[in-house]
Amino acid sequence: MSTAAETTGGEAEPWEEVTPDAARRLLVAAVEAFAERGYHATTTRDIAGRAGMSPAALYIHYKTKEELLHRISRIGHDKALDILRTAARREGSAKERLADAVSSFVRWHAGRRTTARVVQYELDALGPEARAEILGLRRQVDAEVRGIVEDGVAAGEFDVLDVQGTTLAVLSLCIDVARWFNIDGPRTPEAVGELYAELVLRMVGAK
Amino acid sequence: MSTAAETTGGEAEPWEEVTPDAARRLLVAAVEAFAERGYHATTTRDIAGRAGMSPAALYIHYKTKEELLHRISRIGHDKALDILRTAARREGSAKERLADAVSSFVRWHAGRRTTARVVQYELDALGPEARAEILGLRRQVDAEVRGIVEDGVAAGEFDVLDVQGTTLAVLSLCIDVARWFNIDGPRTPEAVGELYAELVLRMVGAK
DNA sequence: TGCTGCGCTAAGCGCTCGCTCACCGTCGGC
DNA sequence: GCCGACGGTGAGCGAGCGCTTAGCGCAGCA
Repeated sequence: MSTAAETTGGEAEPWEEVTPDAARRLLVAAVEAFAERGYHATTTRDIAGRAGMSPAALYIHYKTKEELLHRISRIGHDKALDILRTAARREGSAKERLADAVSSFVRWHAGRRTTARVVQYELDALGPEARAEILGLRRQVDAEVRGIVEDGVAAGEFDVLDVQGTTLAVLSLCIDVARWFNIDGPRTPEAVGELYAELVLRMVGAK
Repeated sequence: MSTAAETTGGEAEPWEEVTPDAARRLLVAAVEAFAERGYHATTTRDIAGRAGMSPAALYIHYKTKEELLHRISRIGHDKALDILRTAARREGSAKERLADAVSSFVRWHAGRRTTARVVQYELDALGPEARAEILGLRRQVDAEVRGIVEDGVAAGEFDVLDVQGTTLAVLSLCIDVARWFNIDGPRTPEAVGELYAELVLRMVGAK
């Protein structure tokens, strides 16, 4: 398609910012375990075991199990927001920027599905202050997408009745990819990203 | 809009098929608790407490905590499938039937959000046989929506590149309503249903 | 009135959870 | 060669979990 995505999906090796090495291994193990079973069904023994350590080792690097989730959620939201910002602020028409934003956002949710699942579905397991911090990042995510939609409406490129409602639906569609996407299934993250960009352009009535 | 929904959203008093009364009270309490905190974070003491009973009372009516989730999931999926079937098999064009299906399915996910959350997001907490049974119902849900889309394409009413991918996206969009919808927020279930029907008709390129 | 069946409770069993603590091996600096 | 710092382990604590069991109160009936 002509509005092919140009932003990466954030598929570069992740978690490289987490040091030291043992702390990163524990965090990666926690992401896998939380994504598979959910936060509450995951035990600290399971996380430590996956990282090849004893249960007590976890508490050298993290104060609690919840701090692990908080760190994962924070880094993941930062990455998701970064992907959307890159797409939203590149040059091009609103149509091009929206297609780029959706396809790269979807590629991230599909390609890094384990991380995305934790980031999008385990928010309620956080305590009040941590949850409030993450909700602030979510409002910024919403604002980036809404900004592109508003630009398109203002430029006469889009035909949208309810800007906030449509923005919500677009984000919802992208986020839910983390729930159903199967890495062993027939679709690649790139293919889903392209299909979804096409569908979203139709939703906003792109000319 | 012209293709206004005509199927109810399934808002009638639910769980009336569950008897005796004590079993129903326990089940309703479990739905609320599972929706608020998730299955694994909910204790049997919490469920029994909400129903005004002692922890042991739960085991008179249900063999295990998982049986409660299974019953909720089964009844909820039956109801969701029933809503889609009613819309899919009414008279009218594919466009009318798809708009009806989406708006009533969305109304159910918004209006009965607690039930829908449990039904859609706690599937992994079920054991293998129960999960397999529910997955069978999900395939029927997918088939109903795909059937309408295929009808529309065959009749020349819709313009769809990837029928299975678009069906997946439509269902995903509807289901995710259970995640973000807030009963105290600015939107009514009816309004979201109508907006989503409009967006979905655009996604399928309805003439 | 006495008996029976049943819905329910009080108490608690065995287990696993998140987390702690006393201790240990390794390694750079003097 | 000795020492302190640091990253790690083994054992286990108190708490809370899902679930069980012995027994209680009460409605229905002879």
